[in-house]
Amino acid sequence: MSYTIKEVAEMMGVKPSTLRYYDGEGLLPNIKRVNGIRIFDDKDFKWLRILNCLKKTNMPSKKIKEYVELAKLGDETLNDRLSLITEQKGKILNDIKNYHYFLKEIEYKEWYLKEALRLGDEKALLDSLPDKAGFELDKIPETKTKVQNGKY
Amino acid sequence: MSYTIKEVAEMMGVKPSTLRYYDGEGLLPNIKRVNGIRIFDDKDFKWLRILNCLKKTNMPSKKIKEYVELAKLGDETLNDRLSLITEQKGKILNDIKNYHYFLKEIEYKEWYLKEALRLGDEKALLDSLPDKAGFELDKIPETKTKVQNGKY
DNA sequence: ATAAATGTTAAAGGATACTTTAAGTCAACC
DNA sequence: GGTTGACTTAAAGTATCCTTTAACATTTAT
Repeated sequence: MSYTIKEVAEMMGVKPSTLRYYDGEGLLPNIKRVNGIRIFDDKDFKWLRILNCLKKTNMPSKKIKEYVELAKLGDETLNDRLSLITEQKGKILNDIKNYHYFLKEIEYKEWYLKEALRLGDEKALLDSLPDKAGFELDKIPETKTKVQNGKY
Repeated sequence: MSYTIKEVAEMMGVKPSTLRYYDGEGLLPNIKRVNGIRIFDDKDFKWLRILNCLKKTNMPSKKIKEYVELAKLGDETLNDRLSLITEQKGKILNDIKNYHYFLKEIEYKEWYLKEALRLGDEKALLDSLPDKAGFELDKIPETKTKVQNGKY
């Protein structure tokens, strides 16, 4: 099967203009054209899947392009491509870890606000809490990345 | 205890200029000043923790400012503040879910590249694989957010 | 007490990732 | 065969989030 840019965009949850932008950035190698119009086929989808995944986990366009260029060079670059993917996997794992930490913090805040509501005012809650409810800034973990979602 | 902007920036893993920027955006309410110089104390840290958390999970500055403005109004806004936090928790949960999905995809790609390396070339691998190794674009989940890490 | 380090603001600059606009082409329908 | 709708490009515009610069004040160290 083959698809228009609009159909593909819908499937990926992005705008057609986004796909054109990706193409312009060199992130969509070897898209067939008929009369200048892009035609996506099943083989393109394999790459769109992984592209989407890299995009949504915030691999910069620049790095994705690196990957694309390597892939174009063929089997000699399998190792380098693997490195890029493994690195990205590490970032994802790290992001997930961080997210769990952030989630806990937010859940504490949520609990805190609910308690304040139950007691009627925040001051009452503060008075009822031990001096430090287990949260100190210097226990804060380490991160480095960004994460991006949207449709995927 | 009290701290300079530089010390706080280091603790949070951001630059002093970032904190000044946050301040300018109205994200740092009620910071004490001595001769114009910002002095952060333990009470500020409570907010910096949650601010950091909201920032790193990509709550837009605009929305964080909303929260700040609500907090300034006192106990009458506890409910609205709770809504904002609960909404953010939902986004974090969603992001985590998405990340697990992305992780699987990337791990498949990693396996794929390793296999291709083992076999010597990609074509050999493709020939050895069933037609569709369980990955179809139309199974792709749903997202809407961004995630941000860094130090937290 | 003077030099170096650190602080301040306002404004401009940079990075990244799209999105929109304008002008135009092409296939399809009435 | 003309209008509609989807496609095209190039270029400018938008959004978001800082970062850098310049010019100046204050604090700290020698």
